[in-house]
Amino acid sequence: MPELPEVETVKRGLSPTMEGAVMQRVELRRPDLRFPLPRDFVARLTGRQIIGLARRAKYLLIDLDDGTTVVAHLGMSGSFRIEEGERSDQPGDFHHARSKDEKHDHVIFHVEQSQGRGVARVIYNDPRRFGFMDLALRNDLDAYPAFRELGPEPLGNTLDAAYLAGRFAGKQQPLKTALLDQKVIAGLGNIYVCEALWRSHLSPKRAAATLVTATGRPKKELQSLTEAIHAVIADAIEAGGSSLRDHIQTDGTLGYFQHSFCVYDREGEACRTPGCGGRVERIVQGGRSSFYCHHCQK
DNA sequence: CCGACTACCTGCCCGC
DNA sequence: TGCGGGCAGGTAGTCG
Repeated sequence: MPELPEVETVKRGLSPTMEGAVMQRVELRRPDLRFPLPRDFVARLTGRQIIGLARRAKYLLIDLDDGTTVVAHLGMSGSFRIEEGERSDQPGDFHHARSKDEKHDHVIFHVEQSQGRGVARVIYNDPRRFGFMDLALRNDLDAYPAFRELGPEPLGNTLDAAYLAGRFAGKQQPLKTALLDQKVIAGLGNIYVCEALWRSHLSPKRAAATLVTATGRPKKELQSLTEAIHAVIADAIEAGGSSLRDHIQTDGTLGYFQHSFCVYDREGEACRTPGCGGRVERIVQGGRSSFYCHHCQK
């Protein structure tokens, strides 16, 4: 479930275990995820202390004490879970096939936690293997290829209506694809784009340029969209925080957030805009589903 | 430059 | 009960 709010939730969930911990052993259960891991991945992590965790867009960053940062992306199905204490293999379990979940445990960080809290395993699980991990230099992160062209964070102070007006001016691209473009805003995904458009009563099919005046200034609708983006992300992070324990300890593919979507995956249901009376439709844009209400989103 | 389309991979759900 | 098709939160590449 990894869009920005989910990655932020993962970061917060992992921080207590990982911050200050030492990587005692790194287990690669396969040499690649979506891409091959760096050949020296294990060697460069082993023995390092973790200074802290951070996030950029949908990327989780693990900062190490030698100036290296592990850059991790969860793809579509990636999740982390924590197992505390010594491994306790069940007696008689030796010949058991691994559970189907364990089958997709691809990377395991064995850490010694700070302040004598003992050992833990931080386990990266990713059935579809669209995620990846890489190494970068922390003081040069902006130069990291995936970050070079990333747009601003939705919650940062550089995302405002004037900025979006600049990006949207002259663009015939539909709002849906424009907002999914990580170069425009970093961290929005399919769910929250649908939700933000619904909140601001804008159709996903609307051409981006139509939210900009002839003089290049944001129309009111763009102001409202900007506020909706901010609010939907902030709300989701807040909701994630409250379900954090479950999210980290289960595989996280289902969960809390589902209950808070207003249009995403609600094809055929009544629109939740008060007094609207429309129905949620599903269309395909850029090969991906858009959910919206034809009646109140213009 | 743009948009359209494909690829990557596994699991799940639905209809037959 | 099994099988085929479609679908899934992501990014990156190619092609016209």
